[in-house]
Amino acid sequence: MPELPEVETIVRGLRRLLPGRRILDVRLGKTDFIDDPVQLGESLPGRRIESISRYGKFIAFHLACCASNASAAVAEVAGDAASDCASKTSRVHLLVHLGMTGQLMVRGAAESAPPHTHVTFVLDDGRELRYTDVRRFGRMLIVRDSEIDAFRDRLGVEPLEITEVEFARRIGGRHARIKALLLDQHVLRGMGNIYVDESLWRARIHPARCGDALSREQLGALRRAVRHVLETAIRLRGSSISDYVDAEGFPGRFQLRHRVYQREGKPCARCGAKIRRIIVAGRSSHFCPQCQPTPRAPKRGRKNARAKKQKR
DNA sequence: AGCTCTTCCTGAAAGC
DNA sequence: TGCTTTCAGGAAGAGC
Repeated sequence: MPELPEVETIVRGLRRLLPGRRILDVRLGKTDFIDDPVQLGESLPGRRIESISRYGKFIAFHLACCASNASAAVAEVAGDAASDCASKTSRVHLLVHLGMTGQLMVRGAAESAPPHTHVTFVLDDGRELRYTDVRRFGRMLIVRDSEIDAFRDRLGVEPLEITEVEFARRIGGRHARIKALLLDQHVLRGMGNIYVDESLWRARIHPARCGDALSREQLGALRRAVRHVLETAIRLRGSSISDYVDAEGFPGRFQLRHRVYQREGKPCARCGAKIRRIIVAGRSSHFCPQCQPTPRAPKRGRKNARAKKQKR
């Protein structure tokens, strides 16, 4: 399941392979994960890939306009704003979210495409950029140049860039479980189940703790843990659990460093206690019952257990 | 505001 | 052996 480190690894791979290439054609298979398949098919051919970036778990392909100056001028005089994308007189951005099982790979056109290949971008150098997604939990959409900043800003803050003050405000100021907050892409963008569990273990915080119940020290430790876990995972090119491979088809190695994720019943690397798995915020959550103590007020008896939580 | 449940989808694994 | 059921999970939406 691609999260921030996997997506970052894929983006770095794609950056070596794609900028400067022109998209000649788009071939579509199943399209129920594409916001507007017709627009996707019509507005991309002819465009050149300028650059590639990452917004949380989204991969953003920045595509140049492809009209000549003359025809661009004609289109502008015609005031054809509605078909702005299709007329190709301005940049657009192709955004790809890999969901659970999405893969983007650059392959020679002669190589046969794997099953569940739903979008093929034919490139001008005899290769193809292929999107494969078994479960189709991914998403693909075109965003106009005038709307890309707003799209990005609707997402949360990059966890590798967030300041201590901003982290305390976004996490410490919320009365929701820390697990839910870290998974919420409008709070921080890019964290998923693996890296949330690993970060909480490292910071010794139970996943069911509330954001506003954390001390300043704990918030600081959590921010550092998130950074450390993500940076280490990027260095090891992500975690390969089931079918993740990067843009060149290679698996990552961070799964070898997992301390809690999918290690239920195995000993904690710090204290030896057995790792447990519970459901928090609807997600399976792995933690060490000894290093990450259960929050004080259990869900059951919330009658008069609230008065205490003001202190910190 | 935040929680839980449901939906989408498929293949792997468990259960019978 | 072979069929059926369960489960996993990112994100959005409904309902409480």
